Amino acid sequence: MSTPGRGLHGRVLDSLGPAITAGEYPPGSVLRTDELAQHFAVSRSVMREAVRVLESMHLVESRRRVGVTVRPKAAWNLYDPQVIRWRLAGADRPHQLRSLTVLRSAIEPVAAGLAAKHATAEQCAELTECALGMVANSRGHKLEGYLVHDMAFHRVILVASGNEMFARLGDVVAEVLAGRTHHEVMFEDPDPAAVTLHVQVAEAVREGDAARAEQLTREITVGALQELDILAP
Amino acid sequence: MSTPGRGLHGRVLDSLGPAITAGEYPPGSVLRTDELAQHFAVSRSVMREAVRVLESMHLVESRRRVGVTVRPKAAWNLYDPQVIRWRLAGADRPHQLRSLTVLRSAIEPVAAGLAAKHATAEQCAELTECALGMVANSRGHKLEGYLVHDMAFHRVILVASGNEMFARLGDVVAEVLAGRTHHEVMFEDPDPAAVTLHVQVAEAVREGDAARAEQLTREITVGALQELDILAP
DNA sequence: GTGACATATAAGTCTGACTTTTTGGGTCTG
DNA sequence: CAGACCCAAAAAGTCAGACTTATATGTCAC
Repeated sequence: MSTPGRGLHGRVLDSLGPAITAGEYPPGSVLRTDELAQHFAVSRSVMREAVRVLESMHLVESRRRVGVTVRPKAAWNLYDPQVIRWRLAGADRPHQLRSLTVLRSAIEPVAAGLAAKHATAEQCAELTECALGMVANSRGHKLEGYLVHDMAFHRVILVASGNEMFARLGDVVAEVLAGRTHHEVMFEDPDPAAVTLHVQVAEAVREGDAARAEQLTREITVGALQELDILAP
Repeated sequence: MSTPGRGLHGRVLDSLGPAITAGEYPPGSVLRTDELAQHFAVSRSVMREAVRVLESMHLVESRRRVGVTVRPKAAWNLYDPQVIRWRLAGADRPHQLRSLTVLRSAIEPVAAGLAAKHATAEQCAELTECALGMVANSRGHKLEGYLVHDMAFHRVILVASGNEMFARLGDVVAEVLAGRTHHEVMFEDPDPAAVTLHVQVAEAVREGDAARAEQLTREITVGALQELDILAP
């Protein structure tokens, strides 16, 4: 997927990051740079670079005379794509997927409303193309093809919103959608109602109908919440 | 505010980070580790650690035989609190503040709705206390006191939502609120209507009325958008 | 008990030598 | 002239070792 093993320090991170985010080292645990370097069979300089990165993600804190202490989850940079990936690969994947789906349900409707106002002709075309791709793959065990167009659809919406913060969530949404298809309960074929909603959102955006685009997208996200039994009855 | 100068590499970052996020080095610019180390009068190891951190924020990419190239803004980790702070300190502060306010307008109403369902008795008490604090500081040039309670109020809402992703936006919202008070147009005293809305949100959350909490918070964020002339007329 | 002081510890820093990857160019060949 | 191929330079990457600095903690006098 991303960039595995871009140097020695990267491989150390691929090992330490998931371990920490999985709670293998409980908050307050103290690690020593030297010991870690030995354990991973790398030099201290490499180990230090890895620790610096973990520190920039607020996963750990390095203090003199103390060592490298693991910080509580409340301090972690949960929006760091790397951290998201590590956590999605770990044990609390379901919990993580729920949090992100709720986040989606807040963001995407607003983004769709903005997209209806700001989308370029080109983006509208892309959107329609994605929706058609979803329709074409909505029947007959074509989950992978469906997923590709679904991810592209939502990414275009987020980018077309014109808000840089929304646009940056494209990767997160893609992860959630992929996670749902690959690891969670996903019925043989997608819900036809959901497919229709996507087509209608593309329409609404094309016509510049912000309120309708927002409302329709809200229905999509409500469906996503229901799939995970998040909505209270 | 945060942690200034936690070591040499930190001071290098405090200098390089703002420069890059300000666009001082346009995307594609190539930096050399050795030259940078000389320029900042630090050793290569320190410089390398700084570069690693910038790399983890996707601000730059380090490749052999090429150097450290600045990545386009679309790749940046815009949710990294450090990046947010750097950008808020730079030239495009107004633009940044707008993006974040739109983000707030999407998140906070949903968070308030969830808070109405999940808030503990203690959190309800905190919320009421914050609202009262806002009322007490709403008249007579007590902007600083008002700001403190305003920041606390929104932080409690985000945490009480029970969603970890929302909770992590507490710092961002605080930055936005502080920015509005300190650098942007802020009238002598806060809008009385906004103060009332906060009190009502606290009420709604206490009573577990999710729909009302969400709607009232939406009105608050609409006000914030209007202050920045974001809403189309 | 309290405060000043000594000490051990682990991170922080610097330096210099060496390795590895990559790219751009130059050369050879068809 | 085009394409394949090889070489050398360049820059990041890695390592080892010596030294510096901050600081938690224990000790001792008062």
